[in-house]
Amino acid sequence: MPRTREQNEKIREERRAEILTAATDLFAKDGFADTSVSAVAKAAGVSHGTVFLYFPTKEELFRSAVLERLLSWEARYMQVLSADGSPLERIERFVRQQVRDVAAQESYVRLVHYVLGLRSRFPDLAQQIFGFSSRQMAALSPIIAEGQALGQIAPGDPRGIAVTYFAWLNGAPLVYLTPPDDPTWEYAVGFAMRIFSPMYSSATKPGGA
Amino acid sequence: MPRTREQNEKIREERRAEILTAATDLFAKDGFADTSVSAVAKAAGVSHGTVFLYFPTKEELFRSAVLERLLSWEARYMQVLSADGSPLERIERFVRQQVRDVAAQESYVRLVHYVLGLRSRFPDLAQQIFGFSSRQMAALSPIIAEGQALGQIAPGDPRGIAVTYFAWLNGAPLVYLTPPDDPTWEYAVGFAMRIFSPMYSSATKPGGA
Amino acid sequence: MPRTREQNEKIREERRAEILTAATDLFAKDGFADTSVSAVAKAAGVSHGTVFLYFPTKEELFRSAVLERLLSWEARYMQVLSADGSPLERIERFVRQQVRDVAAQESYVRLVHYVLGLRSRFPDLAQQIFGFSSRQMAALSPIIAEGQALGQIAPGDPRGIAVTYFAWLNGAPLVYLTPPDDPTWEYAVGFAMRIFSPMYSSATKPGGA
Amino acid sequence: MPRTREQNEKIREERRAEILTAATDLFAKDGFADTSVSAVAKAAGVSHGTVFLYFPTKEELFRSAVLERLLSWEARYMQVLSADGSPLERIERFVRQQVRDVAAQESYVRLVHYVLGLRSRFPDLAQQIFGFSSRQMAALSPIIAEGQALGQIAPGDPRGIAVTYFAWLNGAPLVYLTPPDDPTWEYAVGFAMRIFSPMYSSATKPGGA
DNA sequence: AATGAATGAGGTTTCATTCAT
DNA sequence: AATGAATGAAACCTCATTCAT
Repeated sequence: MPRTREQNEKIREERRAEILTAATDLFAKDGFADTSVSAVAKAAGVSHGTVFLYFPTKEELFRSAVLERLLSWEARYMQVLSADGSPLERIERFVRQQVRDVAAQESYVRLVHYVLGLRSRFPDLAQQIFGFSSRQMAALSPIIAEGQALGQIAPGDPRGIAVTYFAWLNGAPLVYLTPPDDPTWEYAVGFAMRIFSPMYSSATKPGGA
Repeated sequence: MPRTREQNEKIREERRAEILTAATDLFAKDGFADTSVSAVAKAAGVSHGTVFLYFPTKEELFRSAVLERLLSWEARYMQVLSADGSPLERIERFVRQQVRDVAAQESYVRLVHYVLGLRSRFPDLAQQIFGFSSRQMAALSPIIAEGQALGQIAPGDPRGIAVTYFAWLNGAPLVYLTPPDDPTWEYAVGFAMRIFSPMYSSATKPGGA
Repeated sequence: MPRTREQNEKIREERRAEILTAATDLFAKDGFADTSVSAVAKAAGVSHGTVFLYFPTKEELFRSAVLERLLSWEARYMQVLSADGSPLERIERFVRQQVRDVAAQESYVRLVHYVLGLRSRFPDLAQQIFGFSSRQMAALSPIIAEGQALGQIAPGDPRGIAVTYFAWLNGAPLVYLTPPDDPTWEYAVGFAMRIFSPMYSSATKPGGA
Repeated sequence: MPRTREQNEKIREERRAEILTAATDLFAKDGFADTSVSAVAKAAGVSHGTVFLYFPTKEELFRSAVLERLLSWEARYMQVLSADGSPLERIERFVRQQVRDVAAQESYVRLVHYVLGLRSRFPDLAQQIFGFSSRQMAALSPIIAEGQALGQIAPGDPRGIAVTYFAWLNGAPLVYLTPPDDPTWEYAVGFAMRIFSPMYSSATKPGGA
């Protein structure tokens, strides 16, 4: 008697996630071409043939590894930006959340940057990532303007400030190489906030991290 | 009549440079594994066999493509930092020079970032690049301190400020996608300077770019 | 209430036939290696695992697809040859029957030819098919001789004539590409009969088809 | 000092021919999918990588194996048909030439039939082969008509007779399995000629073969 | 010094077959 | 009896590297 449909779906969902996690780490470590499907399979504890039961091609596996996590991130960030609080508080929580993600999921961030760097090789994926960033910059700018009206944020083109922050955010994992729980990251948040508010000192209550 | 030794060396030097330039562009565009030696040879106008007369392996070609330009850059940056002028002026010229390089040689910068991203794949090269950055941060910090003493630069740990700037510099080419002569880059310099001096307005005379 | 033994056998028999029919068509269309067991399963409306419940290997499935129909054909042809009527009439009915089969079951005929073509790949099967042809040629020859004695059939080695006819029969589906009910096939029968009887005009009553 | 262009072209031409010959035999023996490129390479005495220097894909190698010989055959046949002599003589020489080719290059003929059999798998190639046959039938028909006017050839639609002959020619290698120099082939020519001329006895002088 | 023919390791992908359920 | 997840052998194809010329 065969497995029920539900059993099968559960098995598939789990295997798929295992493979995707293994793939993300390896692609981030060695890039697309130098990561063999066999290596992914091995890391996920399956045979290489199995990988192709879940992803039709290596390219598609890569695509899923790159894109799927972006979506959950975006949802979170947008939520943080639209939560309660003064503009500066919302921005600080946003920055803190992003820094935390970048620090904790360094491997995945490297993968995203890898794609951006090889955007002529992965034009589609790069486009999606740019969209991801663009939407956040678009959401951030009016909050900056609001903060400026309240005198919480330094004057200047809000969009320019947003872009400057994103440049910093993207560059951060290249200069901060410490583990996610290292205080350097908390420290970095303080400096990043100066991009918005030069005289910045924590807008949120201590212990907010 | 055979060529003189000097002529031979000159020819060799030129061929080598042509191959290296072609390699840099292609490695930056497609990464290490997806760039074939044949493609480099073709772009440089030689046969693929010839490439191996100048570089013993593809890996060594890659190494040279990544490292050689760093050295000339470093020399220039150090010189700018140690030139005449007030701390803020020197920093601004330094920033402007780096932004100009990053904008003009986007392809090479991408290659450097590619290596940093895959640092477990290219540990040696990544190490050298970190050294390159570290030395500049080390040179920048005392100048920041000097500027703070003069009230030109906002207070805060000088090294922290230097690192923040380098994070921005590294992230910039991922968010600014305009051609090198686009005014966006000049504009970006202004925002970058706010990392050092919140109330910044150009420290150098107009036309200083 | 469990199925009776008879019901089970009937179901099995039907499933087997469905799989075999699907297999014949697909093998004829794409050859042995380019027909996957999964494709056969899909065409037969079962899962690929099920195919292996009915045929131990793909090779065995192929074997059955090729051979089983031959047997029923042979029985019919032999019967036609040994029926009532003058030699020429019997031959004409024989030819007509074979042409009808070849036209109507083009896909299966292609499969048989495929095996004959690859006889070093499928030596066993090819041998069986040659036997099938040989037995018919052997049965046909004395009838030709009989017809010659009666002046119905042109002189010449009866076996040579039989072989010539079989050459034509085998080549026919390669040059006549029309659907089974196209009059071309009827027309072709007329020309084929000339191999036996140069001055041929239908030996059977009109409507005999 | 590198080889001259001529030397290289000569080498390439020879290797190409070797590979193509090996490929034709193997494809004819085992079909497309069951012939590995490695097997072809081995038979040609080169490494499998070398095959891909001469043919971009296996499919393209197959294509060349199937088509190139057709062209030279066609030229010869057309020439024979348009040579001197009475219609029946020209037809007999044509038949004799084709039978000789079919007997001597049995392996290649099998390959052609293989493609015709799998015409949904190789639509392009099959189309070309049909064209090859069609052109010959078109050239043959008026000669048959001419022969009929002279009373050398039995009455009946010339095109129908031509098609009947081609059916026979295509089927012949499936029923005559003897080596090319076996007298059976000469014998077969006699029977084939009856398709044109029922009362046929050699139109060409003895020793004409 | 330069060329390009040749090799063969290694990678992606397919699919017959097995087997737990 | 039936399903479909899993395996791994085998195939195509690429390309760094070697080497005869």
